[in-house]
Amino acid sequence: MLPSAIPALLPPPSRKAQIARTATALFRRQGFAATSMRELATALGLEAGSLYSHIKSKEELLHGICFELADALFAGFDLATADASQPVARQLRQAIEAHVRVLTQDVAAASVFLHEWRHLSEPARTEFTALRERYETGFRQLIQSGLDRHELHAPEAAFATLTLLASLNWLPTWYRPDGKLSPDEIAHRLAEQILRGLEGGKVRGQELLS
Amino acid sequence: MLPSAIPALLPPPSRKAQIARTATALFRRQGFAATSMRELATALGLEAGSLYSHIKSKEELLHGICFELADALFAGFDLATADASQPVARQLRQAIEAHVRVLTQDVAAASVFLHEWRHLSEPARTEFTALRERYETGFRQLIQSGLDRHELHAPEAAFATLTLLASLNWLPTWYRPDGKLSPDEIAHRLAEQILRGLEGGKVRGQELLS
DNA sequence: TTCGTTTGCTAACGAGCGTTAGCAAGTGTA
DNA sequence: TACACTTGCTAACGCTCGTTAGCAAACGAA
Repeated sequence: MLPSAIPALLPPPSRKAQIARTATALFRRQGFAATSMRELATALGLEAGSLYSHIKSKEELLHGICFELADALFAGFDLATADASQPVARQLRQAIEAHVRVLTQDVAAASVFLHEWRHLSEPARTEFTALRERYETGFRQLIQSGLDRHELHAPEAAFATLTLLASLNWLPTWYRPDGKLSPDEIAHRLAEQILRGLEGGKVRGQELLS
Repeated sequence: MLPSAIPALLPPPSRKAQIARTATALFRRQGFAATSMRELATALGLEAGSLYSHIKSKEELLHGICFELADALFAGFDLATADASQPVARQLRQAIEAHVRVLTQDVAAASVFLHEWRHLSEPARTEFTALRERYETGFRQLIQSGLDRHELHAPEAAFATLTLLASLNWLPTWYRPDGKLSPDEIAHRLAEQILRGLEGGKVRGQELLS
């Protein structure tokens, strides 16, 4: 009676949500194309045909995973950059932390989002890549504004953006929820390391050994 | 007669090599599981069955791509770190540049190497992950030795290694051979940026805005 | 000329794929 | 009691999959 005393606050996930969660885990481990509906059904203790009482198609599952995560990422970014009068470094730090928070909150969904979107069929696929483009542009413009205001330093906003997103998006490949670093610690360290590179003073030339 | 005057130096690629090259491109674009042998055959102007005069199986193709690229990466790393008496920063720079060189030399193979290895079946899959682990350990130990000698500065070698490889391995997602940055320029900038983070002086604490 | 190698075809195999139709049991609501 | 909704089953559909067997043309080396 203890944990079940709050069913109104945490309603049991609908069957459809359970299917989506299991599908996410399988898509992550094996990829979308290599995961069969019969496999998914078995993992849920069902027969393959039964799935179609709850979902329209296999692709609907992928669609939901990809676009829900995109929404979460945009929400985090928009919140982090809502006050454009803040120092760019602060906005950027918050955007980085928000991004890490979304990725670590559901690593499986994040992995699918990052790697399996190519199996969307048109027009969803084009729509998705446009979203990704827009998200990346948000970061690039933020960094560019930091360069314009001389609050950040880098040879080029585009290149800095790519390596920034690289550091963040590689996270799902190694992050383990039971690892020794908490999501917040990871977010903090990543932000620290990235900002050190962008804030650390004038761009240096060729002083390092080559 | 002009370009064909050096056939002995650049022998025409064997049919098997042509198949491998085409397969790499398809595996990259669509993924291993979503690429059919009939599709591959068509791309080569063949019938599906004809492929098996040259290869043993579909997986043999994936195996070749993954392990050949692993070999190339190890060769580059070993060469870069052959002289342990060199400054760590210099070894690290060379290792980074070698890594970038391998990835950019065949982006398609690099993408497959990074994402499709999970479709290897045992025991190749376990063998492959062991190789990846070993490669990563090489970088980690190099960075650790830099910390020990106080030539590099970071809160932790493991974390620095992950973000380093993140920056490098995200490259195949955005690199285009016809882009405005040459492979060498990319390698240089990446090395510069990463080393700036690791060489830039004492580890800073909480001075940045939070 | 003969022989082995390379290269490619057609036809087919057993298996698995996503999906649908039709049916039925259980559950909460009116 | 009656109705609607959720949930799940069985059986099957048309299709594609990786792979194999058997045959044949082309070609360089002996």
